[in-house]
Amino acid sequence: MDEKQALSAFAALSQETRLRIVRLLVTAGPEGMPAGAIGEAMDGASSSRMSFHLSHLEQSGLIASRRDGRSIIYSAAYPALSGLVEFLMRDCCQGHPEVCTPAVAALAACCVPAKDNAHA
Amino acid sequence: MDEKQALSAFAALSQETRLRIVRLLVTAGPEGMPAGAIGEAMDGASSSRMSFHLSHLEQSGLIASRRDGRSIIYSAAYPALSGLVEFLMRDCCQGHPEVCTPAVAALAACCVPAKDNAHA
DNA sequence: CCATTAATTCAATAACTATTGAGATATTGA
DNA sequence: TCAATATCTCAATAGTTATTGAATTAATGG
Repeated sequence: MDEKQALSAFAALSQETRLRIVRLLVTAGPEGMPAGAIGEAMDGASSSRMSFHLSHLEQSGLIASRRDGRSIIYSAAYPALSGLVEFLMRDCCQGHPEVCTPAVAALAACCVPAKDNAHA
Repeated sequence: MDEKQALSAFAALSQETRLRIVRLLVTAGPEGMPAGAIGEAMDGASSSRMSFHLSHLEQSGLIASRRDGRSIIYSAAYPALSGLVEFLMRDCCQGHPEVCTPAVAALAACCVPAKDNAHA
C-alpha cells in the first residue's frame, strides 16, 4: 500500500453509498454479493448509480468482481483493507506502544464474535 | 464512531496534504507539533492552506489542538483512529475469522518496533 | 433469433472542495 | 504601545465529484 493507493481508498470510503457497500461486503464474507442485491440493500439505488460507485470502489482496490452468469459478484478485498489500516497507523508507536494498542484491541475484538478460541 | 463521523474522517484522509499531516502526527506521538512545523514538513505550504486542512482534520475529530504561546500545537487523536478502524472492519469475521486476522496482525506489527514483549 | 434480465457507459448538470491572496486576530518581548 | 511572529478567516476562482436518464453491452432461456 503506497500513498496514492491509500488516497484513492480513503476517497472511495468518504462517500455514504460506497462506505455502506464496503461495510456490507465486509460482513458478507469472501463469497460476495451480486450488484443487484447490493443495490437493493442501498435503498434501491439506480443501476447506473450503483455501477458508478462499484467501479469506483473496484478501481480503488477495495473490492473485487467476478462474473457469474448474468450477474456480477462483488466481494471485499480484505488484504487491501488490512493494508490501508496498516498504512494509516504505521510507526504509531515510536516510543509509546500504549498509544496504539487500543487500536489493535478494537480490531481484534471484531474477530471473536461468538467463538471461544480467541488466540488470534 | 457512527457513520457520519466515519464519513467525515475518511473525507479528511482522502486529501494528500491532510493524509500526510495525520501520518506525521501519528508518528510524532501524543506531544504533537506546532502548526508552523507541520507546514514546513508539507513542502512549506502557505499558512492559510495549512489552517484550512488542519481545521478540516480537527473538525473530523482525527486531530486535536491546544495553544502554547503564539503557537497552536496539533496532535493525533489516537482513539478516533482506533474507532475508525474498528468501524470499517466491524463484523468482518462472520463465520470466517481467518479473513480479518491478517488485518489484526498488520496493525499489531506496528506496535512492536524493537521490543521483545510482543503480547499486545 | 427474440425477449428478458443484469449491469455498464455516456453526457449533462448540480453540488462540493481546494487553493490563492489579502486582511484580521492573538501572543510575545522590547 | 509597537513590531514581530504565528495562525486564522474570508471571498473568489478553479477543479473535482455525484446524480440522472437514455442508450448500450452481455448472458440466458424459449
